[in-house]
Amino acid sequence: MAMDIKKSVDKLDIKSFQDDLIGWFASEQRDLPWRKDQDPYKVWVSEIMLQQTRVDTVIPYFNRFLENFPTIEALAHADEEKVLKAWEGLGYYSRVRNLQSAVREVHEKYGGKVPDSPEGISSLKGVGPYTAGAILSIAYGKPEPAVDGNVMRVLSRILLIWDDIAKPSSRKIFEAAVRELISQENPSYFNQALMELGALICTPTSPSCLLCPVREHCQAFEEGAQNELPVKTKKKKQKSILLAAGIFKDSEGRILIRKRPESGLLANLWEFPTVELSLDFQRQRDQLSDHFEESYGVRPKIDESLGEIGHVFSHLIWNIHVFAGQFAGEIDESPQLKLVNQHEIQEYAFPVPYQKMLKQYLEFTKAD
DNA sequence: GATCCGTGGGC
DNA sequence: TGCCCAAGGAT
Repeated sequence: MAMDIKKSVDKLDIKSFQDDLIGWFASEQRDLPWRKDQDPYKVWVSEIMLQQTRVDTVIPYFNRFLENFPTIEALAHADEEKVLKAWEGLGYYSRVRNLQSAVREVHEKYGGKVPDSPEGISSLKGVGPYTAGAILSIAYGKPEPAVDGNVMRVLSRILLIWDDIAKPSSRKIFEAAVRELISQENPSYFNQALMELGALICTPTSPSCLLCPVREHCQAFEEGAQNELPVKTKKKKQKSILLAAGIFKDSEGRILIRKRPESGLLANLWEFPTVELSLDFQRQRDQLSDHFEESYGVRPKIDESLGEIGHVFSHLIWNIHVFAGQFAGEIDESPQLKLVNQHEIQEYAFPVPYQKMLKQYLEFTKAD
């Protein structure tokens, strides 16, 4: 452990800190659906869903997911399309693909029991240092660190740690700190309490220090530095991309949809035929028709422009011009290419920008 | 270590 | 509006 951190830890009355923190959590914790028991599977699902995702967003997804896939066995045997559909709109879709892959491994190699060792749990797809520690401590009561953004923010203030928490290397400093501070009697509550405190009291901006159960242990509060911590460098701006997408019907009124590649952005989700537009070529309809014809051997007729849709990703901005049209002739369906009617289309998982497009299209056709 | 990978909400 | 975020992990 780094010397400067050690000095801060030595200033803490660790036992008193643990008691105040855990006591607060015991009485003030939120009633959340994944806190009803310590089923390792439910803890696991909740932790994956909660990665970079707000609690309020996760709650309905968690409840629905557990209704559809209540056990390891159920998820292991579930149809991938249905699993992806259950994740639709949650984002970071590789999470659910990794989750099902890992669940199948647990089902086959571990007899359906989630591993309870750091090595076993960490070897599973999609389970990194945070999630491993969270499952081990919450489901199995093991004294392992579970360092997320909350924990780094809270401890940077408690211990006056000035390292940049945006740097991956900083996480090790906080893990070392947690190993010094964690309650051996109740590591589950200790870890959850740090995160709950970060979510409810020790917030990124304007922390509620006057309500804080560990205020008297906080070195940032003592120095009046709570608003200067944590140190976090900002990320750079996203790049913009211009796209054209088309909702095309065949002579029977079925819409052509296609599956996105199995890696990369929005992997394995469905979309309407889409092409990236070159900036020096303004004939968007022609570029879209060319793309469609090159891909499927049939030239579509574009009837309407449905306007523009903007969508902001973490690292990318899409501006999509949306068109509607039709095509004559046969296109062979495949696992990656489907012709679906408006009823069937609800069975397929679409990213949010394509959901918006479909909504616009249905409103447009209804007005006809 | 830097980049990729979603989404919706808050200010 | 634009930026920051929210219980990270894979490459």
